Amino acid sequence: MGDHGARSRRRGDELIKAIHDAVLEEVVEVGVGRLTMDGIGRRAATPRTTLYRRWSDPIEVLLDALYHQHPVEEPTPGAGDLRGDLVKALRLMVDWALSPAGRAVAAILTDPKSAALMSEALFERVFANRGGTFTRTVLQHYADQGRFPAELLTPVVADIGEALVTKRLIDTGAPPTDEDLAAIVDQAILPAIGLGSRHP
Amino acid sequence: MGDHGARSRRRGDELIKAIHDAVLEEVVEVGVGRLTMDGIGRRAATPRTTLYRRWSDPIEVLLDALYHQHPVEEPTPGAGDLRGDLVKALRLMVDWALSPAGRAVAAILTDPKSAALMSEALFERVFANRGGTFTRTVLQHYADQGRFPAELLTPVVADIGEALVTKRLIDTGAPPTDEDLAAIVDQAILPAIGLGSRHP
DNA sequence: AGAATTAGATACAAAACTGTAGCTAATGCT
DNA sequence: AGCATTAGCTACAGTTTTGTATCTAATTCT
Repeated sequence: MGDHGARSRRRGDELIKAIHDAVLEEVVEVGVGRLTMDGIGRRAATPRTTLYRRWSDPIEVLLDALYHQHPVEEPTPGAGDLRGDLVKALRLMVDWALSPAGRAVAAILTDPKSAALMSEALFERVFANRGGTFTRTVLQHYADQGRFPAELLTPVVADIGEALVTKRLIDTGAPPTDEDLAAIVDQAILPAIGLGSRHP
Repeated sequence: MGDHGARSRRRGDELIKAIHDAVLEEVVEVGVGRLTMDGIGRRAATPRTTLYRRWSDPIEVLLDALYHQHPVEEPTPGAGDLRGDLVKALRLMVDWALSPAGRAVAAILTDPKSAALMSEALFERVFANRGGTFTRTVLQHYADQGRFPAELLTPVVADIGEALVTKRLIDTGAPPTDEDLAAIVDQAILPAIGLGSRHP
């Protein structure tokens, strides 16, 4: 027989996974506004017609891909090392932000069309779990243990670490080193919860 | 005569200003990736051909518009009211971020194509002066006056306010109230420079 | 083995955008 | 008043993207 295809034909979840991966790569490369069914299809090595069977436009594909991303690893506070745990939490956040999914989320947030289409459900999934939970988890743990006054753990304080990491990523583009993250912890987070720069 | 035009014909700076305004409105509405010469021209009520006489593609128009924006108002530290001056500085920042120019900058930063074309000069102009200077100016002023130890005014500390405002704008989309800004000052900035939540 | 799904390959007409060209006429300058 | 500049208008061919339709054939299910 012809054997012109060589690779076996993908179906169902396998194919969908390939398309999801493709759209995330594509958006990082060309931006949300220049996403096309054609471009996604080309990258996933599938014809456009296959895409139209499931989604009605490129942004739907993108939002669907994000919705089905694996959840990010949660920070797990360790053996009493508040400072170290905070640095680790921020490191997790950096890893996510630099992943295709993280970059795609950044692109979506500043794109009028996709931002408008972003469902409540996706926003929850992407945000409540990623945007601001990394250090909050750790801080809550140690506040519960009485390491610092729980009333100091306000929404503002819970956001300090993520906010500074985000700003640094925007400003420099380069991934922060562990020293950078430690500086954020020592100079901004710990003072806000009443622990001086010397870590106990 | 025909009088079919009614409005007098625009030339030079007047026309360019109209085009700059148009591209900023357009990018807020459709996003960077969907900018077109056609769309900009339509909004500025000028034919595409006029645009091509000066710029080679929509992103050039956008970058040029940003380059010619009026600089943002600088915070001017007042009569010893550190806390109040910080709130005012953040208010200035919010105003800028919500302006067409501010939104356009956000859009550009997450767009691969335009980010690549952003010149050193424009980056300086847009960033060094806007991205992170609002609270730094105020803090520097009071550090010089000895109101707090100057060595606490690190790059991280100078970014806290802007970072938290940015995150809030991203998360909620809504403009922060003065109370929100005060919370940022009291709970994050002041502790970082060694001044407890009670303002002196 | 046979039936039902569903991916892959074309093809195609409609729309949008591009870049260029050529003409007309309003504006500013001397 | 006359000249140079430049905005506004129209046209057009080429490209990209869009949706849809149609057919073939690989895979899965019973």
